[in-house]
Amino acid sequence: MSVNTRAPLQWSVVTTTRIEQKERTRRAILDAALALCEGSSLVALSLRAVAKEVGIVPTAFYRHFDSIEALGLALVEESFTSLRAMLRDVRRGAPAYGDIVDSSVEVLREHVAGSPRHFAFIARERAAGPPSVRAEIRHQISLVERELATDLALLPGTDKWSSEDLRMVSGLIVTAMVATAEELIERPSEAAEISRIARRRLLMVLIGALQWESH
Amino acid sequence: MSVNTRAPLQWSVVTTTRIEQKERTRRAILDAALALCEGSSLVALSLRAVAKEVGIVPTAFYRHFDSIEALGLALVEESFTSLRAMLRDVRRGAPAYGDIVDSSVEVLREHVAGSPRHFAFIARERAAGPPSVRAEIRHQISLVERELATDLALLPGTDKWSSEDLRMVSGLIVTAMVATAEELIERPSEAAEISRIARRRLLMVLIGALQWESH
DNA sequence: TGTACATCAGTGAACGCGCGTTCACTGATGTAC
DNA sequence: TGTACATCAGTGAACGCGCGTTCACTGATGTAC
Repeated sequence: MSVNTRAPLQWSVVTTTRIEQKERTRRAILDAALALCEGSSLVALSLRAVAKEVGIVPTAFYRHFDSIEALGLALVEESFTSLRAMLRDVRRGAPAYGDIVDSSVEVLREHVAGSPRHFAFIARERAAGPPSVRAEIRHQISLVERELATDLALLPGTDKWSSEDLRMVSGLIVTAMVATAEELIERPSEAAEISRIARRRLLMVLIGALQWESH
Repeated sequence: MSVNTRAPLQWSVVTTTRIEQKERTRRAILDAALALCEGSSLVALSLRAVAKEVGIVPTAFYRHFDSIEALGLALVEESFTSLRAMLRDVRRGAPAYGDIVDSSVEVLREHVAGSPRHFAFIARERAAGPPSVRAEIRHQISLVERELATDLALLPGTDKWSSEDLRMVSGLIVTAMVATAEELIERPSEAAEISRIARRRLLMVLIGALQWESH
């Protein structure tokens, strides 16, 4: 390996060392914030408590975020990255009506177990976060509902629904799924029972929706 | 009017003057707390801010509540008094399936407009309040679901549902109604449109539930 | 009714504490040559 | 490769502020006789 080919590689490695360290601290701040605002809310989270948890001096926080609110918006973003990863898996594993309910609830259960703090963050800050965080979460949820509506439109039996009906059904499903996620977070030991009820609930909503069409 | 008959009356008036003043301050504290924790959460509420809003010195707060948490539990109690008043009206105005949806959503709209802070308090602190407040709200909601389930059991067409089905349907209805209340609070100017969607949503859930029975 | 005493909602000073934010700084990492 | 300089994540002192809570108090309201 010549010096010419190694040089840029070495340069790259050296450069990312500092960048990576910064990224690691940023991650630690995000994780600490998620952990500390569980059990209360982002509005009750203090910059100093986060810094202490991370192991940095309070002022170092400003190297990464302008304010707790900016940190909150970053948490919204990564929480919805988790949620969208879940939606991708739901889409992948749902070929027919029979499967759609079972597989969707199973995917929800897995993802909530995998990133409980992200789902808890969305559920909690949606109602209790700082105004900008609240607004952003509601906006993201409405985007998810819209996406789900276009997915529903591709399913058999939905071809005659109005776009308003599609939105309404997707809203019902999202609301039921949020409620299920909250239950899974609240009582993780009862996951099996909660999933069972959630499947029945989702099936009932779909039955109502399919019946609705013929009204 | 003789002195004998006036004496106890006068005594009573004088006594309640001090008691009533205390009650008035207590009310003012509850109202100030409801107002101040709108837009954030009970966990971010300070005793001093409440006292300032009420117009008393911070230490006077302790004449009425042991702590902010005790104040929170009092707010849970009065919020659910509002909610139960609503349920009473729902029951009164719902004789048949045709009416049940329209009248229930209308009663919800009226009561949310009448005590928006109580409904907002429940929706918000359910997820973000101090642990004891959260637990108490969840307990109260489960009681409401149980009550609603026994109401549903009295309706025609539900006689063959299992008790689990009754609980599931009442859970779906409560979840949908909570979501509707949140929307009404968030965008009160669109109350008519929100009510329209809520009626369709509730109808769809009931259709699913009635169809479910024959499965 | 008038007087002497009790009650208790609200006062105000004081405390130690954690808060967000400012600022000039340090020293390891990275860059230029 | 070696040296001189630049960058910048993290430091630490300092600030003024609002917090919850303690305590001894005041004085209007209420009670006993």
